[in-house]
Amino acid sequence: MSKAADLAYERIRQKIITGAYGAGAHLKEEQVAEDAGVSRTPVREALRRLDAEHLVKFVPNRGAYVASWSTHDIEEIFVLRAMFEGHAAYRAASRITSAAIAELELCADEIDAQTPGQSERQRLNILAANQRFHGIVLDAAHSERLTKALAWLVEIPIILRTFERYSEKDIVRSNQHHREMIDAFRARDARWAQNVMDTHLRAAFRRYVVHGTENQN
Amino acid sequence: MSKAADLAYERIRQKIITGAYGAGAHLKEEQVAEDAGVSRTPVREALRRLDAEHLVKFVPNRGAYVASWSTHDIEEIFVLRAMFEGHAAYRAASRITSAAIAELELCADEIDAQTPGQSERQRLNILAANQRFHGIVLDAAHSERLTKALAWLVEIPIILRTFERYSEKDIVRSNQHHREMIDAFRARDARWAQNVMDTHLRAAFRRYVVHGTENQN
DNA sequence: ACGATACTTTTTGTATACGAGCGGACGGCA
DNA sequence: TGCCGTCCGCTCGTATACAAAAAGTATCGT
Repeated sequence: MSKAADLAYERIRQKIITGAYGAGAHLKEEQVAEDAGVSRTPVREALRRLDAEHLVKFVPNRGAYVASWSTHDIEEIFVLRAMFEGHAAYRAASRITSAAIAELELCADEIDAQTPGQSERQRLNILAANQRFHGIVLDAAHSERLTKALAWLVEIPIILRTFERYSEKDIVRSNQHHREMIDAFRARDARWAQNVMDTHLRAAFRRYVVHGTENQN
Repeated sequence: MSKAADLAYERIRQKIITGAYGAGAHLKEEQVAEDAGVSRTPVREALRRLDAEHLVKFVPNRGAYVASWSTHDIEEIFVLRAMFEGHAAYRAASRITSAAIAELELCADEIDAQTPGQSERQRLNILAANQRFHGIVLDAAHSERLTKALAWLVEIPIILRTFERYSEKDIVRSNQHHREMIDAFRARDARWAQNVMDTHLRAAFRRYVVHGTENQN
């Protein structure tokens, strides 16, 4: 796509994900434009796109605010994700190639390898491998629309840094789900894959809630 | 939202739905701007929104084209819709008010009343009542995100004028599904409601395909 | 001292003007 | 005659300038 608009889009997105723009912050077009080194026009375009992805919220004559989510919202998001990705896993079971399955296995291996210990570097590696895993499943579903519809749902947990709340035990369990899903794919058992994915995501939400109410308020 | 941008948005949307802008047509910003009586800036915004809703497709340095769908795309859309709306019906079963159920019944009555005969006026009334029915179910699900995620899926069949392909018998069957869904809601049986909705939409797709291959080509 | 109102400031929304990229047409060359 | 390169025109992409709307502030009246 266009140059400046994309640049603005990426910058804003990064700043939201890293937390530089906190939840609820008022994104003033001029200021953001200066940050990205472009004019207001491409910034507006970028904000529109982010609005479509639900990362920011537009208020009619007041501009864009970075989105914030209640626990209720987050449950909604996880349930939708479970449904979507469950469906993706179902479709993937009959379509996935053995090459893709091998890749999934690499992801699971990577996660296992990085699991002992809690360094920031390791957490990021695990997060990346996890994203790859889910990405591969989604691709294997061969449903472009599903992929697009899902994109924004997948990113929100990342923004919320849910992974920061996971203990070593949580990660081990999570990766056991991954392994089981691989088995289900090998068996071409769509319902099995679907159910594992559903379980996987519901468990993730549960961990989020439990650790959340412990640490936060 | 803003005035001119919304106006442009509505105008373009209408022209796409009514077919004034045919599938694959190149929407030139200047021309569209003239049509709507505003400048290019709000038009660009409107096009961006429509892009997010998958009604138009952006090509990097060439602008917006109205989207077109293959039969395969349409199947994908119907399957996703069945999943989504099925889920909505599931949620609605435990949340819907008796007032809303009464409204559903009015929609079903309206459809029955308009069914005998094939006048354009009647078709439009049936279409409207059908939309209302599905809208009420969606609202009753009380899931804002679900509603938004679904919006673009629901509209595509309307744009494709799938309803024009339905025979009187199809409509009768369709409305029987509506009645059964109402029963499921009254019984607060979530799975029942979900399955009826799923059936309802799969049948709709099937009718589309059958009548399509008969009439077209 | 408190509230309301008018004015100023800030920020968004819209229009227009300018620059860049792409495609098509024309002309030159083999 | 057929192919390739260059040039021109069309449309998009970006910047800037201007108008409108809302928030904040100070002043006036009660």
